Amino acid sequence: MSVKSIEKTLSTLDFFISNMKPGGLALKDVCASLGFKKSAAHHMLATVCQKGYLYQDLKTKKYLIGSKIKKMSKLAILDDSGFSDFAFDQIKKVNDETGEAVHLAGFEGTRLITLTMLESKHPVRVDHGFLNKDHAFHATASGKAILAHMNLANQEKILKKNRVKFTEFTITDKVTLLKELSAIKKNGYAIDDEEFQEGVYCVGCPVFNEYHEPVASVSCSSPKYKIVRDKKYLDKIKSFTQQAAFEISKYYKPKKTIKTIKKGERKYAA
Amino acid sequence: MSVKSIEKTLSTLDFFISNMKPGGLALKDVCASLGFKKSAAHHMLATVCQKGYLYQDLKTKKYLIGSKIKKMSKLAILDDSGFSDFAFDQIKKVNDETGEAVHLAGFEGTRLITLTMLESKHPVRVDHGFLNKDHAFHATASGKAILAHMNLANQEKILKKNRVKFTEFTITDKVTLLKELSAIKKNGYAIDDEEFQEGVYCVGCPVFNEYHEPVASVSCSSPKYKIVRDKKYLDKIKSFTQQAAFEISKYYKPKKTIKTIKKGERKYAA
DNA sequence: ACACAAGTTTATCATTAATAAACTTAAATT
DNA sequence: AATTTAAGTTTATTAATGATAAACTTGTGT
Repeated sequence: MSVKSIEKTLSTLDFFISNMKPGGLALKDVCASLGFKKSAAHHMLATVCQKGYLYQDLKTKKYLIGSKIKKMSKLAILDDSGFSDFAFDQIKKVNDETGEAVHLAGFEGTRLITLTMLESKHPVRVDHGFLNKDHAFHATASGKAILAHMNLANQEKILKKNRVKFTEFTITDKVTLLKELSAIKKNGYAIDDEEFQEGVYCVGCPVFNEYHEPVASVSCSSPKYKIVRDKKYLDKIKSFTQQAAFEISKYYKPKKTIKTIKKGERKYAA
Repeated sequence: MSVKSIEKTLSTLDFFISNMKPGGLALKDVCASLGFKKSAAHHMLATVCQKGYLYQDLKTKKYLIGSKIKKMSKLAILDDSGFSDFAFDQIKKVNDETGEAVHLAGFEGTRLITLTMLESKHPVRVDHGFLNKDHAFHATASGKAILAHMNLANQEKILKKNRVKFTEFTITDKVTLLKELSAIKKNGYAIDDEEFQEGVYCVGCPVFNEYHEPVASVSCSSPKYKIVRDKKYLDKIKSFTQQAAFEISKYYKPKKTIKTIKKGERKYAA
């Protein structure tokens, strides 16, 4: 069950983050875009303003991003930007060598998250901007690369929430997926053959922490026709991706004594 | 009127931002701290997670700050951090010369916001950490310095929402306040004589934008006994504060043609 | 000065969110 | 390994709350 008024409110905050204009957003703009009645939207926004997440310009009455949100960021960002920073050079290398789009993905609960991405440098390219992979754990090379190395309990939880059919090639059958994951674990890399976007082929490799738990993945996307045309091209992509993931795993330096670590207290436990 | 479920949700986000622990926060911790029933809190948190503002660790079930919040920050921060950066050196100078706590304040709607602060260097000091001045527009030197230079319409709006009696010296009578503001405007600086915190005396000076609208203020706080003991001390504080506010106003370079600017389209309009 | 558009407030009603109790899962203790 | 306890999750019910519509206010443009 979900609480509708909260959903609406957070969707509204999303809208502000993505659609902010210099002078702020008017009540009617919010209503028009999100389909709210003006009195309801007004009550909602008044509450959000009261909490300091937004505020209203005294003269224009337009709504602007409040200090709460700005402060949130500072506190929230600091904790794990270290990893993305560490990984950047490796991601960059894959991007430079292949010219293709490269993604660094992580996850939060059952959700796949894009941490960093570099766009393709080729004239003909998959232009997916900051495409949302939140619910594509099962349908992307980055997602499957991570998923394959998780324990069954977590695989089950994730697959339970991620089974959307994105293209005609998306694998949605659980048994087939689990077999696929088993193969991926053996191979050390995952393939997405048009399972998330038509015409797009990806290779993904897992990044492990010091306990050998999968915590992230590097993936490289190419238009499929290039893969079909030239067999060697896939090998090239695969090797750079694999190498990057391997190097990034070094961020998590192995501990000397494994046995003293308590369950549930691991830094990046899945 | 305010929407209660939204209030609770945003208070919960506040709580996460301020009280985050390494492994995340458990449902029971949230309930214990905020006084929620566990089933209600669960429904709420499930919704918040669904929107990606928080997420639940798969193994420990504890709640952590989600990527949405992290991304928010990046987008929201960029727009006006320039001003605080520009002002920093001036604030620092006041802090160095007086050794007292110095604040740079701005506002959002009817709310007074602390943008930057530097702590006192004296052994006996007012230690107010990151004290919340949100509703102290009428009771602080920083607030009154800004308020004094606003037009009557905005003064009215702000005073309507800010009349809390913080100490026995807080001025809450509207007529008295308006007189006080008028004097402040003439003097060019505002005094807070234990109106917000007992024993604390502050001087505040306004920062103006290119249209000579008040957009911020610099304030310097001292234990009152120092001011009483040594008359010259106040003059010293006053002159450094005034100078800093004057210099910071230069951030807003004057435009050549004032008459072409449309109403309501000003960059930092109040 | 007037009309219009946008925002705000109010009181009412139907929906929704809070509740409590039952259930599940997992960890701790014997 | 079995039992106990604690935490989290789900469900059905009830009472409170949020959505609504209509009246009102404010301010802008003609």
